[in-house]
Amino acid sequence: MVPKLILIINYNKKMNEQKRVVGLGFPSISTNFGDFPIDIAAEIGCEAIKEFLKLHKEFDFKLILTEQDSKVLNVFELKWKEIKDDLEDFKFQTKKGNLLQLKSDLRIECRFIVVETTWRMKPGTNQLSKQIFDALGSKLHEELKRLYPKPGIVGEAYPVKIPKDSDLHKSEGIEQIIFVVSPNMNPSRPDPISLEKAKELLKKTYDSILNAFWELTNGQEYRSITTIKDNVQEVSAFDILMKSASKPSFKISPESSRRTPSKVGSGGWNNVLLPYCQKPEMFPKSEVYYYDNEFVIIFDKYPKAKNHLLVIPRKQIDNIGELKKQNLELVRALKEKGQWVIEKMKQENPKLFFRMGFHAVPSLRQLHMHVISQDFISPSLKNKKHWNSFTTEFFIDVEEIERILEKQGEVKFNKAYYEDLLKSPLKCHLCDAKSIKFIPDLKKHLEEHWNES
DNA sequence: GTTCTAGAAC
DNA sequence: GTTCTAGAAC
Repeated sequence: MVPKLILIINYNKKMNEQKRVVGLGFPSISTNFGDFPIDIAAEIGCEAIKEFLKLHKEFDFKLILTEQDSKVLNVFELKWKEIKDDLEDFKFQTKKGNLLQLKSDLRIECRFIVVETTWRMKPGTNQLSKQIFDALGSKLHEELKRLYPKPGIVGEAYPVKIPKDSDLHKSEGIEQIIFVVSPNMNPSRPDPISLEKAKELLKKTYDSILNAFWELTNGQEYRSITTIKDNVQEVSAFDILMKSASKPSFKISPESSRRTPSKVGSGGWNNVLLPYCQKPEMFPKSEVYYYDNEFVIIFDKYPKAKNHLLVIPRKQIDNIGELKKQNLELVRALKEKGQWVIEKMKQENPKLFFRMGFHAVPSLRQLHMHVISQDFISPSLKNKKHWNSFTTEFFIDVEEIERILEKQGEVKFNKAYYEDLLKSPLKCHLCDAKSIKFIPDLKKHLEEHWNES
């Protein structure tokens, strides 16, 4: 009898490659000065954290709850153990200590920390914020006032960059502070609210914090993370309309949420579109314009024109290179959704006209169709690559993809050829006579076209 | 995809 | 002084 072979599998070392984990340090929100009951706060906090970590599973985030009071930490820890499921332990930890000395005291580096403040965002409203303003001087207050001149709203997050030459940055590795206006139930402080109301707002506060953290870790500039839309009437009517348009048959396959080995180092910036497909409902209306079971339509984070959206199938498809003849129906459905959104946009600004299509060599994973107005007036349009990616052959109309699929059954491009196109000299897409050398001149030229139209 | 930086080119 | 370019880092 032949002895059984024992195979020793050598796991590729790359699987364990060091990745830079991004940290967020935060206190237990509302339980210090807001009089919010700790057990309920822990439940709300842990649930929000769990939702966030599950949604962004492929990212190595570590969320560090830091408090001086071990009692609070214990309550959170117990709650977390109860609900954490299969989430890795390092992703959420509780630490006894000072949020501003995580690195020097505990060797934990958090590039972002959360500090509670009041609606006035005044310095020194609590001990932690006092320490921060002591450390950073009046500059931080000025910066806060500059960025957020309006009063803070309860439940919202307000990130601020801190100076690179400050001790907090140099010795503690803190890059940004996310100020939050947290709900208050303390009757000795102004405007205490009921537990019911506070519960709702605490959840919103955690969501805002995590949303801000998510945006900041993807190379965003800081800005107020607003989730409020005051016209509730309009939103709900819109939702109803959307629901009736959706088809209930489609389910996301479990594979679509599997961990994808990131081609790039840490963070996985090229995967940023995936969470929108997995859980579009988690994102504010300012990011997700529409979703149903099959598609998500989001606002491009760096719009290259007055209107720039992405229509994305929720089913996992990396790029146009994966499309086969049997995907023709999907491409046509993308086009239809695109046409629908163009109509919507035109209702608000009839001057606009649009193109919809794909980049020949996209940077981001997950098939996405650009729907972009042809004014190209936007501060995010900054360089030649941006311009050429929408105005040369590099941009492929959806109809062209349709034709290629019909004829050839697949879409295969010469990558080098298309990448070279991005270096072409600047040329106006409307009047071919004029040759323009510099981006600032092009932008002025585009403004003229817009004003004439 | 973006930001940041340094150096070159204008 | 301004703008572009290219590369690294995220």
